Amino acid sequence: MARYITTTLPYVNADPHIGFAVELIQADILTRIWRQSGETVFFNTGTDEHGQKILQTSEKEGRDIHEYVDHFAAEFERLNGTLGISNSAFVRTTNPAHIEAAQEMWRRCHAKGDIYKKAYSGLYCVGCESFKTEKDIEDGRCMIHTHLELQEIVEENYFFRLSKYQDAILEYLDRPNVIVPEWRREEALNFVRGGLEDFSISRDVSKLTWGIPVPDDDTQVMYVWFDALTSYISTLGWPSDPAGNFETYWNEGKILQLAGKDQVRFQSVMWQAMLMSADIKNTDQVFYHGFINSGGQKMSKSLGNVISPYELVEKYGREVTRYLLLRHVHPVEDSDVTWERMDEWYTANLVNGLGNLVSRVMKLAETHLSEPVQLTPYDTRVEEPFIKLINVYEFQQAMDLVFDHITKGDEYMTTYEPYKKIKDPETEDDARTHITQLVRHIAKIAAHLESVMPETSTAILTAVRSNTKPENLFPRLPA
RNA sequence: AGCGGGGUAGAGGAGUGGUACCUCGGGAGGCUCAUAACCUCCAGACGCCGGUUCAAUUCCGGCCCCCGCAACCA
Repeated sequence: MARYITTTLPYVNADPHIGFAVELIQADILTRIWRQSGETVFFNTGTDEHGQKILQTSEKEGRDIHEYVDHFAAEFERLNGTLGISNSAFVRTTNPAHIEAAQEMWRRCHAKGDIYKKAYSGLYCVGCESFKTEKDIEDGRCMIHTHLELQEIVEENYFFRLSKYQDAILEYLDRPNVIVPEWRREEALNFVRGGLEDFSISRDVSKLTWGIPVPDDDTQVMYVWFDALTSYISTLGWPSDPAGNFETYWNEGKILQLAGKDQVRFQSVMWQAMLMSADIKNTDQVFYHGFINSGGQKMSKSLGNVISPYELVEKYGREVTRYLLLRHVHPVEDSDVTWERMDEWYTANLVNGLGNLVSRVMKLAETHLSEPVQLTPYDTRVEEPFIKLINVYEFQQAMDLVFDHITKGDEYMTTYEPYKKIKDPETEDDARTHITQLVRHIAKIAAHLESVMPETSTAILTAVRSNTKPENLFPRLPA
């Protein structure tokens, strides 16, 4: 079966966040597992590059806007390489093809009667150049620009008739697996039952200049939704579909989206309503992951507790970063990571665990076996329970399964003492049998790690096939 | 106000209607193939109060704390 998987598109206004790295890695592991089992997978990610905030930042830095977003897009694309992400496409919302798709999406919803213009009034802060809602206001003033009067501004914007889709969305959310975890589906249902209001989908061109023009109205520019969300299908070539990817992966394939837990109303409500309006098939499933905190607090620049994915890769390398973010970050709950704990996990599980086991086994094999152990198909087959756990996003449990085998290997070594038996001619053959078993055992472990740590997996299998003890797979951290 | 999540050994985390698991840390042994690694044993925990049940940490209700969200800010 064909499968489509996409991450959300990060807004390029800031450096890549560790939370997004988790999303990429989860998507990548799923993709690799599926590809291993012979499925064809289209794995999309990319960047969301429009918006006044981005334009302002570029101007503040005195940079050309195009050059500015190119820079950030390149930065995010580099992250994929850095993390070893096997994505099929990288969509940018500034791509001409995407811009056309967003406009076509708009036209279709408009033709359906789901887009209308209405006056919108709000308190506008000249300092922020944006409308303020109640919680941004203190003593009648914007909290950031307390010296400026807020202005009551009335402007016309386009709205999307979300309210019309209330029942249809409830029906959609009634399908058991459209949202994982299940309790977020309840959350979404509650939200929708509370009543859906139409939402504004454009801004006056005087307020928002860096965005996709609204078709047939040059006074208005699309505000985020039709722009960003449409990228999930524009990346497949929708609407013209020159390569047939939209047909294969969206219409005929199974559609999975990954997103952060705050995205429920956008991905599972607004976007789904937009798809309904445009008569396009809905997303089959959205998986919502949790957030990552550090030291019990949200990561923030002011607290100085931000851990960037690049720092992780710099310290531990790509493979270990993938391991850490997959095994020690809860799939759906919020998690807390600190450098101290990551060091601990690295040393305990990879240095002392996996790395050491491979060393001790391969040293014995290299010394006492005259030729490489012949691996059977069983030895390198990934077991069903592991695949099942990955498919239901139980990444930690899947990894626990693999790491149990590392402990088992160490126990086996202690129980049968091949290093001792090999010295006695009486038990020498016995010892060789045990060593062979151990070699096959680490090959099995390596096979299971292929999707998570592809290079490590290969290194172990290469060692096994050449019957040589490899260099230390995981160097000890400096004291 | 409301909605959602959580409170598990000294620390950080999994998990489950019936011997509660992992990592670090503490104590006592063992081993020497290995990256001063590995193995064994010991001490130590399910926020509080009710209910359902033969049996609850796990299900239900209440309470107390913590944390998010609260609509166009991951």
